[in-house]
Amino acid sequence: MSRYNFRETEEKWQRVWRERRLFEVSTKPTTRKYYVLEMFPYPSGKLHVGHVRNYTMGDLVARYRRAQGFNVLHPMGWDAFGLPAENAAMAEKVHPAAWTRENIATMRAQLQRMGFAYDWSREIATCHPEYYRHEQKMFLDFLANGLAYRKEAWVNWDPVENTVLANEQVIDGRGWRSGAIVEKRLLSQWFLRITAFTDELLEAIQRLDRWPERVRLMQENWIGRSEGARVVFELAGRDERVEVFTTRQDTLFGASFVALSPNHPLAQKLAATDPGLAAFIGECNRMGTSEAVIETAEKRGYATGLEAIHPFDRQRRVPLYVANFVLMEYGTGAIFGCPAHDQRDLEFARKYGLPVIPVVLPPGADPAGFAIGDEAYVEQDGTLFNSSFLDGLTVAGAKRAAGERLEALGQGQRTTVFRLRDWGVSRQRYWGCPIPIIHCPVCGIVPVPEHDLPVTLPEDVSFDKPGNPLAHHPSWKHVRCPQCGGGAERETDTFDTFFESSWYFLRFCSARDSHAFDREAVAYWMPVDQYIGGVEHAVLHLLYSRFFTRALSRCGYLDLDEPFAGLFTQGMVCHQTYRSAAGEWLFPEEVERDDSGRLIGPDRRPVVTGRTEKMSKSKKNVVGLDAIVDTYGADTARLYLLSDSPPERDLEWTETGIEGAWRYVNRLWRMVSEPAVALPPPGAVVTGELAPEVDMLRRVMHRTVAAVGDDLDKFRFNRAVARIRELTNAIEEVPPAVLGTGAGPAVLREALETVTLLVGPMMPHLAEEMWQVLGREGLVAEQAWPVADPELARQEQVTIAVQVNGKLRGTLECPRDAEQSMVETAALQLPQVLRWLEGRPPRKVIVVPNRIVSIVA
RNA sequence: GCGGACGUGGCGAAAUGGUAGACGCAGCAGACUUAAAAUCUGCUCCUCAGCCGAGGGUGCGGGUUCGAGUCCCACCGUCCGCACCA
Repeated sequence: MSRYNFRETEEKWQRVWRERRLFEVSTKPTTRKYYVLEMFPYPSGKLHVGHVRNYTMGDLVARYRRAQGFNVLHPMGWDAFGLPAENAAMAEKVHPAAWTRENIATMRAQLQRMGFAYDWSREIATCHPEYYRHEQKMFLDFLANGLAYRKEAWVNWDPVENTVLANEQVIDGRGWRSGAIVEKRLLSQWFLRITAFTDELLEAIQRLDRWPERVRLMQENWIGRSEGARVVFELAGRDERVEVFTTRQDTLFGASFVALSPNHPLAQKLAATDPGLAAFIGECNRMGTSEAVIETAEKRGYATGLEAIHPFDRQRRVPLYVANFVLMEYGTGAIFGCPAHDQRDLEFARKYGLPVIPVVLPPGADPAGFAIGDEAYVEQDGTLFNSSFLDGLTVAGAKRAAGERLEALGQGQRTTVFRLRDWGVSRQRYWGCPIPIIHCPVCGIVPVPEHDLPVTLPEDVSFDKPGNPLAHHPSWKHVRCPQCGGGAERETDTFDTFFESSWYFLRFCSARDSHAFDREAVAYWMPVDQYIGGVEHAVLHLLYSRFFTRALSRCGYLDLDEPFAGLFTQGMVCHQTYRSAAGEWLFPEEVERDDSGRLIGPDRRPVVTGRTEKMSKSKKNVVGLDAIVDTYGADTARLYLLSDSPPERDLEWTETGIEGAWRYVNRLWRMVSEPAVALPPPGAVVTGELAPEVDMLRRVMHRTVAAVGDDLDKFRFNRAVARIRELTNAIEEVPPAVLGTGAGPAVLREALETVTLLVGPMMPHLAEEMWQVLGREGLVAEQAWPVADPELARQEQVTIAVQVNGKLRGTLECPRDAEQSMVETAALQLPQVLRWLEGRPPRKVIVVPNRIVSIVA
């Protein structure tokens, strides 16, 4: 019995595909296009099996759509800028560029060994100046169109590393690498005006009907629209006024304080003459930003001694505080506190002895007896009281009336605010795209002239000192001002790496163009028909890309708003974790079973098994891709990644699972290389009467074709695999004695060729080899997708279930679409049915054609 | 706290409101083999029963329906996202 030689086979067909440049595509305006894209990887080192699940899915889609006749664009590239390269530079003394280059070479080879149908002629790496020069130009165009600007912003500052940290780099209030407590600092940073598109970005989510519902929800929540009002509080005895934002203008008569964020300009101003306040603000800014800190932090305030005048009643005064729980980044950075109807305000009021005035009476409550205890009444259900002209109104009515009154008095206006903030793109990092700006002491901020682009990174940098290597490079930043010719300095910040990934999908449309992209190519290929990636990018990358596409359109690059028509978010690949007796993480291959079946580590001592978690280097629960491809081949790995779990759910990688996939690969191989009966030559036509078993096989085959197509369309890959396995089971269940007679061999050939075509997108190398062994010309990769004949897919004989009082009592074999009355009569004569009816006539009989007969006794 | 998803055999799972457990993993028994591997065959939701069969079963409790894993209500649990958002 021959075993499938995947090593030779996979190399052979990869060579054939490459030599024929099969997957290199060009724009063909007359052909239907299909753009499949998997989120491009960061070249972090070596791939493990968990990394390739989404590429396997993308490749399946690409090959399936090709077979359906689409002109398919399926490119691959590298999101090549980022921190790990700098960390490696520090730890291993390698240059980030060299480290990145080597990783790309390794990972490219790994992807090629998997046999993915990429158009490698379009490969890009974002760290290449030929890529990032275009985004420097884009940035300058954004600047000219008011979509990029510089402002002071509060950032997470790591005082040891001298750099800004992204929110996700702050863990428990400390820098993720230095361990230093992160501070809030005011810094000048570049921002992209994503908020110019807030309404559009929010509204267009509704039309992204091929996106997962939860991603759309996450984006909606992130943009976070809330309707309310800005309300002006004048300060007694001073010229200043405080503007607050509220969604509860209806509760203004319950106001008992006004609070400013510690970073509010007025708070800063007051602190200049109030050392106590200055100290309080300093404390607030040193407080961490992590969830844990926030959750445990107690609400604290500092009474400024000033008083705010109530906008509806100039006689009423409320104290002005600076409070640690008021965010500068949201609304106006100031709030009014209504303790009766907001839990935070209530805690604050109790702590500082402020009055709690209920103004919304819950339905059915007694106005005389209603009081607030430990819990604020936050439901927006009830009627207003204690509220002058708002008394008796509903919450909604009071919001409207209060808003109108504020506007009439000039004390505020109704407005909508969003949680979404502009995108800060400055990073104090070396391994990123330089921001093409020159700071001139005379002319100020001067864009680098277009003919001087790209601004490239200097190669001779040192990572010995903390902070940004670009900033302490001896010469790089010193330049002449393009405007006045005087001495000036380059901007030493680089872009956030989300900048590169916000337009790479456009670059793929014409990857070698001297412009960022060719308009016609983009018009042809975009939008991406099917985008595939992890849900961890549900907000940031996907939102930035949606914004970028709009911003580029506004700057005249494009005529497009949504880049991704279809999105699929795949689940993670998980694996059991192991620790040695000493508590160290162990790689799965370090764990083995001893004679008594216990799991033991390299030290021969028992291993502690932990929970099954996402594969990650830190926990060592990774299975290397090379090892799997060496042992089982790419097709086996691909099959396993597609077959065991629904694609959107997590997949648990197990040794037995991959073994099972390997068995099936060999089974398929044996079916075609040693067929049960001798096959007729290719092209044999099925004619004449078929034996019932053979006829059945043919019908199963057509049904399988229909079902697999449907499953692939709907991303139910695990089901598609199960269907194909059912078909192979059906083939093997026909006794050879029957299969060898009449048209049997021709039907077998038909079935084997069909299986070959169906597994083509999943196991492309095996499919090519099967095709060849079956004596067929050409490549599976060039064959059309099989089409089911509805006549032949139809079931002629159906099994109908018979229920009595809702319980299954028997089944009935009937011809398809049999007369209902006949089915009913037959059902009522079943012995089991007669027994349950006990001679009485049925009260009711329901016949669902071809499905079920339900009898009510 | 807010928002969302999910809960089915020993395990991964499948099931347009219509025979729950397809397909696979694991296990058991058998065949082939000197033996092992590979391969093949059969069995495997639970309880009672020699067999025929009967009863129960999709996290828990109700409801709608001839019929509910699927729809509705309430609860329990797990996971994910956001979160001092005014």
